[in-house]
Amino acid sequence: MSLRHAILTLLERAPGSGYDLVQRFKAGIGHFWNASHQQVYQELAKLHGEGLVEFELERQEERPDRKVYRLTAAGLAALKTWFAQPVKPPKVNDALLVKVFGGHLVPPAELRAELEQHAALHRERLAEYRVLEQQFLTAPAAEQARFRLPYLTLRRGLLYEEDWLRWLDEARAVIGADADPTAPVTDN
Amino acid sequence: MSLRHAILTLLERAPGSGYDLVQRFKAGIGHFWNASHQQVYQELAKLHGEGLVEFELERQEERPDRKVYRLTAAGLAALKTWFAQPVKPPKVNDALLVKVFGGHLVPPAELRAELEQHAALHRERLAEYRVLEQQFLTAPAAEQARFRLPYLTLRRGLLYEEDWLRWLDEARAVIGADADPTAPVTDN
DNA sequence: TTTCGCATGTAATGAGTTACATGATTTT
DNA sequence: AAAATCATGTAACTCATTACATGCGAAA
Repeated sequence: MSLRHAILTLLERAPGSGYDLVQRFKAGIGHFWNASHQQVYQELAKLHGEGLVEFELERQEERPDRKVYRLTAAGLAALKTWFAQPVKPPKVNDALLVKVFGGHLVPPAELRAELEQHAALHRERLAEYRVLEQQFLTAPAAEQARFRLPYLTLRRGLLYEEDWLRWLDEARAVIGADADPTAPVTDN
Repeated sequence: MSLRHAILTLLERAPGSGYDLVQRFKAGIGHFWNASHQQVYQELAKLHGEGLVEFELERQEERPDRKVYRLTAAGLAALKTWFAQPVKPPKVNDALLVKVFGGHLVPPAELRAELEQHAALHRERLAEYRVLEQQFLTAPAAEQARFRLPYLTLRRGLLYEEDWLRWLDEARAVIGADADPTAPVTDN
């Protein structure tokens, strides 16, 4: 029941089309909320049906028209109601850790390789977040004030990626230390 | 498509009933995989239908009977096949960060209070994990060898909780520094 | 006497993924 | 010539949550 509130929150900050929202989910707040275009378009249709958002059709030549959504008064009220309710920490389901847990079923070299791939991904994301952080830190004070809270969520993303990399170092040390790396390990 | 593999992984380590598995999800590996009893019982039924697990009925007097599941050869094969495929990092959807992002719509005192509640929860979990860690670190070497990989996943849980607490400190500093804490902030 | 633990399930609903669908413009 | 970007959607399916359902024994 929170995708709708994530959408309302984004629209409160600035109106936008479904496509815009998907971009913001991907680039802007992807470290704490993700939604596919299929989800977004369907949720927008529902929200419109419930009168929580409205849109203006922006006609474009040589490109498909855009429906630019914004909050209605009812939408803002619904959002504030949700903001007043406590939320639960998200449920974590991480397949990589399942693999590590049962890692004796995989040749160590394979496991190491997969951990290395994840490390590369986390390093990549960390680099992106650092660019965004620099943009914030070098912005004029007025801008910084406006982005104080979004910046906090970026900090969460930064710490998260750094933390994963720390753990991946530990994991490499443990799994790398595994016996003879050329020997087969499972009787597969 | 991974709940089944999480279940197979747990059963590979040790046979158990649906109830047992739920306990293990709650206590043992809850920091990286979660499943409710409804999910577990249904998935076990499916896995049984596909011949990946089998069970023995354990009759009990004065208590409901237990179906003790274990992997079949086909189940182990399916698990190994899955282990050979790369996995994606989990999608994160964290409502708390949506709230922080749009935090200007909440009175700062309320936001601070909610962050404090989450901090308490993370401190609690961290304390639990530290107890488990001590159990591991003081166990005989043979035990440590057996739990080398599960311990690594516990380390992930520990770092995760510590990392959240670090961020919550940052957040408290930013949101606590907010103007006059007695003044209303939204025109709700 | 009410709640907790043991032990199993079904049904309805909501959330999320994968696949299908269209069509022009710009970049590689 | 193929792939990516812009822009919107529908349909089928799987995954997850909430609610409903039962029943005994032990502890608070």
